[in-house]
Amino acid sequence: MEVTLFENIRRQVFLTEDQQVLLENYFQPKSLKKKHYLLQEGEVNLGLAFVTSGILRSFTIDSNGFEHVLQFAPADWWMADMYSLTRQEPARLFIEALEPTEYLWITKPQLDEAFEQIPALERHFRILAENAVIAYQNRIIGNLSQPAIERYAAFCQQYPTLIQCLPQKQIASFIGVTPEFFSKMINTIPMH
Amino acid sequence: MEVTLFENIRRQVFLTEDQQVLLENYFQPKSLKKKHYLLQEGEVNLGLAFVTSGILRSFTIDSNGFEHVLQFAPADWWMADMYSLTRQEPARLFIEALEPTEYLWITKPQLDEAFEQIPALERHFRILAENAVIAYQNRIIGNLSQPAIERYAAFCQQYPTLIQCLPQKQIASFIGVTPEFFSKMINTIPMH
DNA sequence: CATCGGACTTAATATAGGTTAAGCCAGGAG
DNA sequence: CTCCTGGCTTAACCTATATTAAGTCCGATG
Repeated sequence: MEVTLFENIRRQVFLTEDQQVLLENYFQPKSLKKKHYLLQEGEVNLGLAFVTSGILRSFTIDSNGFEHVLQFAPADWWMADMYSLTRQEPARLFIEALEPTEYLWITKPQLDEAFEQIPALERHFRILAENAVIAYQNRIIGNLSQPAIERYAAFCQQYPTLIQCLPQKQIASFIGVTPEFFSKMINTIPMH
Repeated sequence: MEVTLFENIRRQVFLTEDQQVLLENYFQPKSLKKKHYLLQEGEVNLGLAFVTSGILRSFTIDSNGFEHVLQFAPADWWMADMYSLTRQEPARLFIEALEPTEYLWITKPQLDEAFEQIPALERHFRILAENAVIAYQNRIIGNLSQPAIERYAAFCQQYPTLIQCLPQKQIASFIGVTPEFFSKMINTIPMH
């Protein structure tokens, strides 16, 4: 198993050798080809993915057929449709590989069991969820208070490595503008 | 102590008598007059509030002096600047009482200690944080894909009791439009 | 009781960003 | 090698929402 999963967890909590062995058995390595789906709207999201290489993105398609990116998940990120995963209801999100992607997969029953057996894991996920709340709050504030160009600048600052491997239209969709406007915006010369 | 705190927690996890007594001692009842602040931008958010009556709201003020509401917290809701609370850094949010408000207060060190002593509490907050993530994701998707009138309809559906006690300008700020546009929008006749 | 400020409304005007449409270019599939 | 698809650009035009500015109403305050 890739070392990065434990690195991810150790950033927040301590795991004993025994707990690591236990946890390792819960996860199963999987992979996805580019443009293939980990989840489609309407399916139930049966587990949680930890990306070890490649990039996933989650998005919705609105009533007019337009996509809206909710999240990118490069290596070291977790990805799921949290609504569908926690409630075991049909997903509202699509999760798709933007690149060939490898990930570790844990099913919901296994995750629940792991929380019982490894309290430190529950703490890890509490902290991750709290951090996610903070990040989404920031994004909402940004969407409400900043023009597109500033949201783009904030995105560049926050995810400097992602800008280089994402096509523009994905970034446009994440910050909430059309590809056409995005193109105009970044080509409208802040000259030097 | 109000019974609603334990109701809130019991909705997710089981607490023994002993744990309830222990927990009860961590919380301290406090109150705020209308228009008074629980937290102002720049201060460090030293604890977490559980509202027992009244309404709190958290908001930012942007560089042009406009307010943007992040969250309302009526009775049975938790409220903090999560960024400031978890990192003990200066807050970016204001938290203000929209009505005379009573709440139970737990400081950050006490909360951390309570997590150590009561693992079920940690689970409760993991689940709360997950639910918050889901709610914020929905809000982001809505902001990206729906016009203001539909965001308002969604707000009415999700918080039917709040509509009746909030001034319009607060709702306008939450869904992300100016009070002027909000007024025009709801008075532009969907007649019957 | 008078006044003051704050919430709401209305309306004229302004603008960020969307829509439509067309063309260009590069890379993957055959 | 060629073709086609998808990503990017440009440009003309359009619309949802913002801005500015008055004016009304009402509840709080001196």
